[in-house]
Amino acid sequence: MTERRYTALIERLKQVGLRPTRQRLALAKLLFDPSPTEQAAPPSGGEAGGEPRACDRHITAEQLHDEAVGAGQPVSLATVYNTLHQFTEAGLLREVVVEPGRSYFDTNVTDHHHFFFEGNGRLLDIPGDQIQLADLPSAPEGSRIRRVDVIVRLADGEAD
Amino acid sequence: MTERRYTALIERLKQVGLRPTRQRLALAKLLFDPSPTEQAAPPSGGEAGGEPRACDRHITAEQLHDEAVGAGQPVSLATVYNTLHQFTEAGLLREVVVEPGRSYFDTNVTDHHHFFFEGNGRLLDIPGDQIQLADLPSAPEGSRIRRVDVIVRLADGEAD
DNA sequence: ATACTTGCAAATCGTTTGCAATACC
DNA sequence: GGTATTGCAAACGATTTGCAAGTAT
Repeated sequence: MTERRYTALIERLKQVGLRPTRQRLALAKLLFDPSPTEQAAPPSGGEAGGEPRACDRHITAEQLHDEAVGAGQPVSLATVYNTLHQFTEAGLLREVVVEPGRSYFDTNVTDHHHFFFEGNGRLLDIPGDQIQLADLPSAPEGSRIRRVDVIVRLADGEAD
Repeated sequence: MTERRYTALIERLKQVGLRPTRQRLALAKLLFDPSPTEQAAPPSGGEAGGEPRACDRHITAEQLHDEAVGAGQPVSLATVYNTLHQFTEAGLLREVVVEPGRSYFDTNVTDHHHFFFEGNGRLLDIPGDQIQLADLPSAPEGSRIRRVDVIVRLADGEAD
């Protein structure tokens, strides 16, 4: 019966040429669909919401794997890696590299930047229009700019 | 006799509280001192030099290790890693993270940014004053901005 | 003399791969 | 049925660690 909720996700996968397998759907749901499936619904109410955007997640393969297993949707870690890369190539995700050793995957694929909390390794989106990049030097001969990443690295402690 | 050339490097290490050991000096020389020690001097002449800055290097631990060995200054890879991190903590180097899996170390510790050639994994400095960051959002409560990294990712191919 | 450094080899971590079993169209 | 996908376990590359032997002050 919960099947019906997946139709949108199924469409989305098909559109990018990926077969909507059980594991891809489970991962897509965790990534793109904020509402829980059969876990206890988290109490709503806090969140003085500004933007109504579904939910921007910054997640590692390991974290997503844990979530899937925890949600009763066992998926092998190898498949999580495969899927994350396939989603990224398909433009459903964006890979964010801020720390040596591990990659984050961002469900927000619009033009934007990041705060990075070095203390706890958490990422926070900065809307693209909230940073103005002036005087960007032109790309060197024979290359083109594919993307500009701005990472504002934060440490604990107040002001200066 | 070549000993005399190291006095400046020795001072530099002492100033940051690191004993000037043989291996740290060898690595410091490779990193900070452009002129070769006893290898055939590379033909000068090309380089239509704009700024006279010694030499900005973007190097991985593995690369530096190879250079040291190749220069007849064998240093263990573990020591290269230790040293790179010590130099970084001491403010002599800056770690640059652009690719999952490996870290680059930048001898330029002034305020600046980077071009990153995704094709060949090479980095190129962008002087700090060549990019204007306007409207930087303020750091979230309880944190302070430690650094802002701008990475201009380049792909092969001309313009758009 | 003593504390700091080094090098080795093993351990660790995140990630990738080969390949047989399995699921989708 | 045929191809795409999965899962496992092994392989991998970069980096780190423990610890005995060596070195700077």
